[in-house]
Amino acid sequence: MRDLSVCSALDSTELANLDKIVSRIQAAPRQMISYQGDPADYLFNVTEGAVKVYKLLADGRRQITGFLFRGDFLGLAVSDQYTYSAEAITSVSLCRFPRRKLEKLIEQYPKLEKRLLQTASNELAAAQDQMLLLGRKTAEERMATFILNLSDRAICRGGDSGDVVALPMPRNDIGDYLGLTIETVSRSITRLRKLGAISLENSRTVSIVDRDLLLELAGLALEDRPTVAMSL
Amino acid sequence: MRDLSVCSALDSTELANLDKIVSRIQAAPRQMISYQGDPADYLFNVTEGAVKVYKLLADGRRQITGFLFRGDFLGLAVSDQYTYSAEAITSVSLCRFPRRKLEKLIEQYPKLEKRLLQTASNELAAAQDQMLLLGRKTAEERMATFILNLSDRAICRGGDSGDVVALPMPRNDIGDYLGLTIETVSRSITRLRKLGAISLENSRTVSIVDRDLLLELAGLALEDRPTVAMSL
DNA sequence: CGCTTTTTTGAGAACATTCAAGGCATGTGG
DNA sequence: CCACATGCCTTGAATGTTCTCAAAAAAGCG
Repeated sequence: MRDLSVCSALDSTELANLDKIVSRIQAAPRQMISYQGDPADYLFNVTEGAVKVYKLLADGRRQITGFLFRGDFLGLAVSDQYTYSAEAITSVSLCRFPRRKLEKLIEQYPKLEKRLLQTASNELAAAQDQMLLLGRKTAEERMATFILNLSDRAICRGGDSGDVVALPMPRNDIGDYLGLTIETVSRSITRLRKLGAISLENSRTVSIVDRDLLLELAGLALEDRPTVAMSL
Repeated sequence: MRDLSVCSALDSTELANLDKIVSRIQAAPRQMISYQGDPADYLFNVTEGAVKVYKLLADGRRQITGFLFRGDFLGLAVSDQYTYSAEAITSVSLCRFPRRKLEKLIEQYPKLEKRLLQTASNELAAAQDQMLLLGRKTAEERMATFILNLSDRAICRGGDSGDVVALPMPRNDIGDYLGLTIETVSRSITRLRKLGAISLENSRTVSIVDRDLLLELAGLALEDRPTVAMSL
């Protein structure tokens, strides 16, 4: 379960103070939000749209470390420089916090810090899941896991049943997130479709046809394993 | 730069209170420290030795998400169950904190929470680097990166120049950390050796012969790229 | 010293990548 | 309104890096 904002821990007075330092920002598709190596002067909260966060190697290879949607937080870091770049995928609305001022506010409101620690811990857990995916899962398992994750997060953000999953990002980005090429992503989707786990409304919309099968194909982690009722 | 303990933020009175809830624990090689799925009742600080943290898939595939050494912290989580297992590699000394009691102490000492947030942010940055490694680097680059990381962390813990790097873990564990098989790990080490970047004192001790070459072979991230003096 | 465990090396197989081409949308200009 | 360009996605064939299987060499340990 994802937190829907860092602000949700605060009361109205505290929110008013937070509001004083925040700017509302818009970004068009493909617009950069932050650059790897730039001074990390701001933190962000995604209010609407989809954002990709990525790291680059010197020769241009790219690893997307995360996709952010409504409610997701961006900017946790110790370094005074961004260690990643962030770019808008769709039209995006953001809350922007000046780092310095937010730090001062944190001094006053320990609840804010607690919230950030929760957020960081959540992201850490997600990062560890992603390491498992990147290090040990097959292409098909990666793709199945990805669709299930997007579905879960859509459910968390509220609304629908999560069986119709939007893929706002191009195949290229999915590949760079899952450690695959664009072609392998495409082929994996095709295989999941032929196996009857999903169907495609269009190239950017997946329907989950058989969630249990998809879970199976995602390569269950130990803790995800459904507990089987003991038969005596 | 890694923090050498969560306690380093506290004064002597606070440390005394921390000391009241802590137990000193020993673990022999291969001894389990925590199990994926068990109630997360404790957090740990490694005082001596080497620990591996890993996640399992239902079919037994394993991803080691981190190695912990002196000063490293274990147990950051939101879940009330461990989402990973931890096992001693060498003989290990640990400080063990009951989760409930530590949480109460955190209420009193915001500095502790700040420290944990720093730790979490550091781990998050490391996790993102590891995603880049697992998703986009070649076997040789992964191995070179791994040796350099171990060297850096040894330097941080103090002492030597970092040119002689101990590998307390077996090849098997290195493979499960780097997303490779044991054979590929071995072959990668051999290649790095033949290229003149490293030499082997014995199978568990690597010497860095040419650090610049090793950096080169590690596949530099954008931010790691040495700034070249402009020639006019 | 003989046993086990770990590490290295070799040969063949496999999964994902690379290279290449074709399909399918969307948008622009004639 | 159609022709054509462009970008994105899918599919095919060949290649390659890493994996699997196998065995030998080296190291640790009683």
